[in-house]
Amino acid sequence: MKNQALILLDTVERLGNLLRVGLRQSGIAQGLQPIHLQALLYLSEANRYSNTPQALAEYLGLTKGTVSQSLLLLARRRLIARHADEKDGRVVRLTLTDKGKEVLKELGLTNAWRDALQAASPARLSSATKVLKEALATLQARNGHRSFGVCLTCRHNLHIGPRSYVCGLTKEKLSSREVGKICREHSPVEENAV
Amino acid sequence: MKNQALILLDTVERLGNLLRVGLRQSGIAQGLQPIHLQALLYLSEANRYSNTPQALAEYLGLTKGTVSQSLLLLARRRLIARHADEKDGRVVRLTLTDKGKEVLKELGLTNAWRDALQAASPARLSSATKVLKEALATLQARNGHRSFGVCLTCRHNLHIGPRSYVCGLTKEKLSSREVGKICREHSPVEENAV
DNA sequence: CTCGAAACGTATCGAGTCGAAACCTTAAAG
DNA sequence: CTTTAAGGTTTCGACTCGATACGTTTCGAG
Repeated sequence: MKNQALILLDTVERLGNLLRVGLRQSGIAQGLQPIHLQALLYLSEANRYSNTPQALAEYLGLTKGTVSQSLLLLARRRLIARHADEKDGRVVRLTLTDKGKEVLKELGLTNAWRDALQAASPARLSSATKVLKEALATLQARNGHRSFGVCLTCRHNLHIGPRSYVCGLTKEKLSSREVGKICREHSPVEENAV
Repeated sequence: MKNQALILLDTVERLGNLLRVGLRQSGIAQGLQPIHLQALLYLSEANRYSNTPQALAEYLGLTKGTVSQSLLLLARRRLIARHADEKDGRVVRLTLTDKGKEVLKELGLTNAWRDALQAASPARLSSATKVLKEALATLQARNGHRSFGVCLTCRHNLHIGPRSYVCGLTKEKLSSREVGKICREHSPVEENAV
């Protein structure tokens, strides 16, 4: 009999594969590969500290050279824009163009998933999410990967008042919209209690 | 605030991506791509109805032409063997060579996952698995994909005695070892009751 | 029995991914 | 001011991947 953890692994691998195939299928109309859609999705969620080629490479687990190639294509298609950073001449800031946002919206990548889970109760979804997040955090830590969570779950984030936040790392104020975005410097809060 | 289902989707996508990156990392020493390891893993689990290029293509969600290329490489490296089917001259049977089995064993692909989940209780793992399997089945059905489950969970499988099984589709006897393998013709049993 | 359609597999082509390595520019450190 | 490091780009070769065309074998209809 197979270990319970391995059955879950099989299921997650299968789902991951299916999602990737779905991504490929979705991108065909636009002539985009899965990695391109993943990059667009990331940039639509990345905060101002994390919208760079290097951060994207870390997020995707690829080398910077590889990512540079894919970004070249996205820029050629006018789906993203590149701007030099004002303070640091080495870094490039990546933003979605209106066309890029439009493409993401039209694809509606989450519809099928939402439908597939509409029968499940929120409590069970929440429980499953918790298990997987633990596994994810452990695997990321073990392999030296960053967690790329949102500021709201980051221990650097300081909630100094109603709708008023400050990042303890950069000492900068963050809007209530921005604390829901993904950050490269994210470090999860310790959760010793269950 | 984000939908609970979407948070789970994010987590699964992230995990799927991480597993893929891990697969890539694992294969580097052997000069193998993720898809090669996936093919080897599939063949190590496929039953006698499912060890063909066509079945593998359906399992991976790729075209047969693409899979044919990857199989060429695996055969060149002597990780798989191809044999013509005795009854049907069109089909090719794929089997892992001893070297292929050895490579899989040495990689130990499941160790990290097992460690990451050792703290979780079997009950919670089981609950999470159930949610994800429902989502997987729904997505597969919706996209016209096969489920590729094991005979033990297939409605064609007949348990006619202690350690004695027959596939209702092919009318052939199956060993108790074989009913734990993956089948292309798998069709899940109906589960109306929870 | 023969002809045609369907199924399984292979070969070829072009666009793109991907890591490795070399390289450039800017920033930081001494 | 020199060295070192960091962010990005470029180039190279092996490989993926879909599309398409092709060859073989099987099966069914007349």
